[in-house]
Amino acid sequence: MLPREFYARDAVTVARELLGKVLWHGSRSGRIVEVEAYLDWYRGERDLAAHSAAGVTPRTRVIFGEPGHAYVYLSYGIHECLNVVAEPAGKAGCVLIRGLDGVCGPGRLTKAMGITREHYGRDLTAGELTIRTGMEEPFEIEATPRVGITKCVDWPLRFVVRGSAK
DNA sequence: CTGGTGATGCAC
DNA sequence: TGCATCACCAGG
Repeated sequence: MLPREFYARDAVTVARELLGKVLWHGSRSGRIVEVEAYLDWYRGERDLAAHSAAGVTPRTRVIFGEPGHAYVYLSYGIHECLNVVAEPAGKAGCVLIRGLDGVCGPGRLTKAMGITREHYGRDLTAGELTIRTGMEEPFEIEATPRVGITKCVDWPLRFVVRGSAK
């Protein structure tokens, strides 16, 4: 089980190190192969693509809280997307889990794993929804721009396991 | 490639 | 009250 300290670091480090880890929900599991980091600041500029850039709202509240919890939001009124809260409490930062082995897309991922907004704020270090270390084989990390955003479009904050399905 | 879907939060 | 948004699918 990944401990709280794993998540209490900068979102880019957490994002990169989440690759190869295994997301568990009950008896369902999947190896994480694609993630995106959403930050407070990046190289002196505010990350306006992050939901937390709008400040604390009922939706974004958890992003500013204790690391290692789930931020689940509804995308375009249809798809639920799973994020992991990073950074020490009080600082915004999260990692969007975009793909598992064999499951491409954040909306399809939550559907396949049975994750919904009911899991908003859930502690990922205990309970039925967790992230654990798996059988990690060596892999290379590829960094690319994030998908589907209109601001900060060129920042290399999407990380994928090289060779995994796109 | 285009449009429909339809919750949420903020600008107006 | 309107509109842009960290997708996805169906249909042509």
